[in-house]
Amino acid sequence: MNLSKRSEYALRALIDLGIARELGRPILQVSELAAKEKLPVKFLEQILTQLRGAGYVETKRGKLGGYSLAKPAGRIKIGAVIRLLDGPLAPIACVSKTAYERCSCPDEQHCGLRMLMFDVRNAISRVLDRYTLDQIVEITLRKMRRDKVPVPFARRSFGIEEMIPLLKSRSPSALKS
Amino acid sequence: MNLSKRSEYALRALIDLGIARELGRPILQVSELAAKEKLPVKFLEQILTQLRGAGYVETKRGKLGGYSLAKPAGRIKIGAVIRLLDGPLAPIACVSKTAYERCSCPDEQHCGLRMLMFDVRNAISRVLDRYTLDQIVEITLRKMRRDKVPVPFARRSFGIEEMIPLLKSRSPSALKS
DNA sequence: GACAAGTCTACTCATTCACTAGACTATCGC
DNA sequence: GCGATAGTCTAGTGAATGAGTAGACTTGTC
Repeated sequence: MNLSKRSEYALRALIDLGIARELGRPILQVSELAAKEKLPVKFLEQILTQLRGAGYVETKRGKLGGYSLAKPAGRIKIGAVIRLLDGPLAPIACVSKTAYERCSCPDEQHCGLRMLMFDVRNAISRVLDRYTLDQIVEITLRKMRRDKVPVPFARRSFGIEEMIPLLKSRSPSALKS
Repeated sequence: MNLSKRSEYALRALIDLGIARELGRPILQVSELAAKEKLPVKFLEQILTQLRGAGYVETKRGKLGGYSLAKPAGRIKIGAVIRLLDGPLAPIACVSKTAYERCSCPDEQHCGLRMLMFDVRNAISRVLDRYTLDQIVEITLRKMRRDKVPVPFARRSFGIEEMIPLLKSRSPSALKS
């Protein structure tokens, strides 16, 4: 019943991208992401490339480049992300809806294990296929504000000489909160 | 979100032992179990030995030996079996109730991923920690009878000369159905 | 005491996981 | 157009795990 590191890091990154966008910083660099979550940079890079292939994020290359969400957070379902990186949610293939495969048991219709795992699959899917990224982002932000915890990505910590160009380019929605 | 073959085979075996007991055949041999579920004998043996170590089954050695449940099926919780063979149910360690481990994220209390996985863990546990072996056995048998499917282990297919001793030793509860 | 069961230890083989390395390409500011 | 700084692509690696196999050994029954 394990979530792989791949999926874990992917979700962390997506959540961070969602939070950052919400706070007016649509683009983040791998290095920022990796630093905040303490993840290996190169590995994260790979994962983000995979997410890009599936259309979850898009990139800007070159200086000042980075990653941003490629679609509204409300249209990113957590379950789909995990399926992309880890394969089916179902604990065994014979109860998977997206990747069904017959198992070795003589009679699927009367297999006790299968009935049980069917319930498990549905329980998992009921959570993971319901939540979208924006819900997670929203809940996280609300909790942080309620507990008066400093919100990440709201602004970077700048040396004074780096601040001037950013004050110009920052989008107005950064003022929202 | 995978169930390992180990756990799968263990559960199949336990369910079969439960069914067999219900039908008056308290002891089954590895070879029978393996044949019915089409599992590798030696691997199953290993798994059963592990189940014995944890007190789920007991063995009788020598000729006419085999495995039987070591406690009432109502006291065998599926979740516990899976935890024994596969480790914690939780998708990530920082939401495990039985094997909590801190994760790398800077602030667990405000980690969106963690909130989500907490829900998943609970959803899984709600299924797996509720069901006991006897429920699975009962449901399976009921379904089989309703659909008029031949029930396994009800009796073995004997050569005639093997039948006489068994008619004597069979427990009365074999007549229940 | 032979046979038919389970027991125990060790080994293997393939696959996957979680990274790491490094050469390459695109973009921006100057 | 050049250099710095970003992402891209392809390979490789080392440890761990999964899923068995093999075989010698012990125990109990007939």
